[in-house]
Amino acid sequence: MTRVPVNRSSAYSPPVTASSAGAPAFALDRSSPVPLYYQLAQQLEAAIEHGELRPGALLGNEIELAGRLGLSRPTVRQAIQSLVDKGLLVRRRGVGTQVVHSQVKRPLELSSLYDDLEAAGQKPATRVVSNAVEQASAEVAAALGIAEGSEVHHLERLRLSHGQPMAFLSNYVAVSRLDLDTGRLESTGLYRMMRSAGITLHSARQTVGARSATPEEARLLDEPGGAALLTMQRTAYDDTGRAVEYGAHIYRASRYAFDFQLLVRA
Amino acid sequence: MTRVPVNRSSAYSPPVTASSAGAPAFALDRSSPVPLYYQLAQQLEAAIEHGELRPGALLGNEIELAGRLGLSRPTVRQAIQSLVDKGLLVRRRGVGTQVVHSQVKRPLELSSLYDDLEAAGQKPATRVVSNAVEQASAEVAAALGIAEGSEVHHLERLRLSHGQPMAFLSNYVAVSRLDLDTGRLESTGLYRMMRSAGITLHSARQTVGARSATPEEARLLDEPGGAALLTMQRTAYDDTGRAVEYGAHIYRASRYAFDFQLLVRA
DNA sequence: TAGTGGTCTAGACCACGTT
DNA sequence: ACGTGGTCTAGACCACTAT
Repeated sequence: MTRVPVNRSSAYSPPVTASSAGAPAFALDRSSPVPLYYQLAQQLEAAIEHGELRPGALLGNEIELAGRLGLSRPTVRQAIQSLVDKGLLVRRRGVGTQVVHSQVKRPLELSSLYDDLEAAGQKPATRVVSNAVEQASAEVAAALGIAEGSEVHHLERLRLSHGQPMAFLSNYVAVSRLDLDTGRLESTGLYRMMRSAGITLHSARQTVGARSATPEEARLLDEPGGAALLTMQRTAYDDTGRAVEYGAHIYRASRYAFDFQLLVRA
Repeated sequence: MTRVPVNRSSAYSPPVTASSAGAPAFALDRSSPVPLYYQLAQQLEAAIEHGELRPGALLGNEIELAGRLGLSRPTVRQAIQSLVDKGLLVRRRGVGTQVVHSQVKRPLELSSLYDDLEAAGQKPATRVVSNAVEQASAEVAAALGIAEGSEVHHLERLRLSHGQPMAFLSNYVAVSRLDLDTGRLESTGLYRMMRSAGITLHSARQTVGARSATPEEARLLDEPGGAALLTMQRTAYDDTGRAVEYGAHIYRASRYAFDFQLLVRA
């Protein structure tokens, strides 16, 4: 699931408000470009978030809900399904659809993907150590699916938090995919530059490991010699499946951990 | 997306085979209990897997596909959507639906969730170190959402691979949720016991970090003193959002890494 | 302008869980 | 037996992209 809004444009009746038996009211605007199923999903999510729909609460069956809202059942189902996919609702045959029993809340934060890319500019919390065009090493070329020796941007940054170093980030982007002007990079951020170049991130593959710090790394991150470091290699792909960015990062394990959520499939 | 099959049961026409212009053929069986959209999704996935549908290949528009297969468009869309969600296909308005440009392949493997639980029995690769009922510590109680001091099963296992220790796994399950008989546990596995107790895993929250090994841990895992270890804490939830299992594990960083895929939402 | 996916409707029958 | 979600149909109109 998870698609974007954008569409619709009619001019029928004014906003419809529906309510029943203490259940929250939903206001759907058919003149809005936001899809009806998306409007409903957002309002359901807000109701859950604000505690109007408590964990375990039943939503009422889909047919009745559809009738109350003046929507068709498939549209209501689409809204519900998107929240089921987010882990906020559960469907049970013969029982109904209910709000998940608290817990789990905040879905995965994409760990540090956006974070790393968004901050590629000169944010106070990030110091750009170097930004140059190099020839791709075998490792980088393989990760980006390009020929060894191709030109790539190599961006090295030190991530700070509260004045303390947190991580050392090393990113690679093929020049052929995006020409990174240093000036714009520092003011705009890598992620925004990708977007405006028509590249939409779609997925990323990450490997998280650990190892002991080399003396140089220990010095850079202000850790004692041989301290445990978290390592992360990530390749990000656009929506056609082509590699966009590769990063090989190290984090101070004493101050950093990856936190994420898995949804069980099927 | 991602639901389970199971349903349907009619007895109309025999299997339908459709094909056109070199595109792969799909055989749909309306008498099968497997949903039509699911049959189609599986066959599309197989065609991609086997290279019959190459990266970048267009699927043909949905209306025509539906007509060719004798399905309605929503059904075809449902099949396609499930593969889009898996990251195998991309839709573009005005263009069509195409196979993702290679890469990315194997979606997330749920890292070691199933792996850890499945192997909870006496698999040759796993040695049960201890299995006892204890009173929940504050950490465990908080993770499982139960009262401190409640009875929990505590299972400790050493994970081996090729005769070498790989990880030390420490799991907790509330007695009130599942009464673990040691004998059955070793022969059946934790995951299967949960399933037969009506518990279906739904999601899990994980934190991955690193630290240096204590002398005892180093000895246990056959690592040099102070070696870097990967740590992982995981809480697994059932489909009502209640915590089912909590684990605090350590892995030899020299031999183990977490590999997973992120899908960008929206 | 033509073609494609995105959204929506108003029904239908079936399978599963609860009662 | 009944109620709920699961699946499916046969259309419709709209929005975006490319030519």
